[in-house]
Amino acid sequence: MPYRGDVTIVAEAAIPSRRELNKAATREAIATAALELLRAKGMNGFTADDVANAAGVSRRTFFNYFSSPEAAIASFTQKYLDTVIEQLLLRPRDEALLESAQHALTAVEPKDLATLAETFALTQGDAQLSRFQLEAWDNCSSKIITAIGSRLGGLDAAGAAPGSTPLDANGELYLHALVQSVIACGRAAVEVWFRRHGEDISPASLAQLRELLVSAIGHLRTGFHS
Amino acid sequence: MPYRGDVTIVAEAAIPSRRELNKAATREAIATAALELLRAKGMNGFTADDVANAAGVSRRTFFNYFSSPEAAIASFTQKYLDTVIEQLLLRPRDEALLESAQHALTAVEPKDLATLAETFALTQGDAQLSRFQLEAWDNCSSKIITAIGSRLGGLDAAGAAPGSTPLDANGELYLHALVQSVIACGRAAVEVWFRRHGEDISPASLAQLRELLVSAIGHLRTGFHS
DNA sequence: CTCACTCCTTGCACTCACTGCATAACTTGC
DNA sequence: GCAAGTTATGCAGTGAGTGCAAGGAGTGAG
Repeated sequence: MPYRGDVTIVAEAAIPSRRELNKAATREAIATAALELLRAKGMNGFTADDVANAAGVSRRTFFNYFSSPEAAIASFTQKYLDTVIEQLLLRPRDEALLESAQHALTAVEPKDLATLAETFALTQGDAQLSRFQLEAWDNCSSKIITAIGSRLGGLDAAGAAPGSTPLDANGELYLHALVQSVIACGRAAVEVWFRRHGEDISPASLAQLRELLVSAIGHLRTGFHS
Repeated sequence: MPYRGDVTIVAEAAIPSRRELNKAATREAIATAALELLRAKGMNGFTADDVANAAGVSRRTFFNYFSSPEAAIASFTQKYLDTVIEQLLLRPRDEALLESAQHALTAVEPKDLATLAETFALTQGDAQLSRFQLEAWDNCSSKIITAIGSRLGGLDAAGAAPGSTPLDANGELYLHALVQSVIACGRAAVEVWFRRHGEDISPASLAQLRELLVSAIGHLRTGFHS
């Protein structure tokens, strides 16, 4: 195994420096430590101090990475949703958004889906934790909207329009309503899944979750006519 | 003006006792005090102590009513959404849900819509406050789902089914996806409105907000086909 | 009216989340 | 290996949020 030091290859996504690696590592350590404490003692069963100790960093460092213990937990949901966004942006541009969403939601590692499901289950019962989860889903909406918005027409966020025609009010509403509905259906699927399967994280159960996700978006595609 | 003391009439909604009136009054006082402080100094510009003093109660009493200053602010959004739910449940049962939603969203006092808009505007920029707003919208989803769920078929929440057939997994997903999408479209409308009109709470601006609300739900009705 | 009862308010004390600042440890480019 | 920039940590301070026990106001029966 030659060249163990600074690895050269992998041209993708820029070479992470040691600093960046360290930061990512401690961030990871803190988040997983928080998750394990949550598993073991439930929220309110541990403090920010405990998380810091378990992760092998000082309390102050903990707060350099996360604004609260809840934020550390919610980072897993964030991460899952970020990978979904990645997948979404990889889809062909001319594909219908709802179809892209169906593909993106299911094109993630089973492991990531599992932690999404688990954190969702563990989240039930703690108000503040739930709020952070909601925030994660909402952030996802915003990111997608900005991405799609800048893709077609002027920048969606306040900023100079580069070339094409900026979105009019109707188009903007359409985009926002569509994306937020997609996210809403995603959450609905997870919710229904949890009601049915509780804390069961088995592959079979996760397969059901996938199915629910697809089928929730499917309802959006075919429309609601009750 | 005879009988100024204990008024007898108004058979609707039970006679509120003096205790209940007092509680409602202090709750109201605290909430409005919080809102005024928010208007004047922005979030982070005041403490729970300040709110309590402004409302003429002790700090401890403040926390008897709200778990945090943010919760006090979010109570306005809660209230607005609760009246929407009321309106929604007043609609004929055989009406399509999406149509009911359009009516319910616009059948509220202009004043309430104004405070919804204002608190939304004031909320921008504070993370914790935003989370509480999200929670309010999400609570609204849950309430509607439970209401509709118990209306058709067995209780949606875990509980004994009274008479009719309980919802199967598909029906449950359908219901959740639909309701959460409606709420999502509501939020989307407010968001787009805010982007266009900023802090403008004039009647004309609010009329536009109403229009956006209806038209967002309209998108759900006609379906998304981009 | 008044006495007992219940619920609400308040002050006190305590834990812990979160932040600014100053200092030590570490990375990086030279 | 040295100077510069970053990150980790310790310290101290503010303020959120809670349990507890004492005082006060609304309630109901006699």
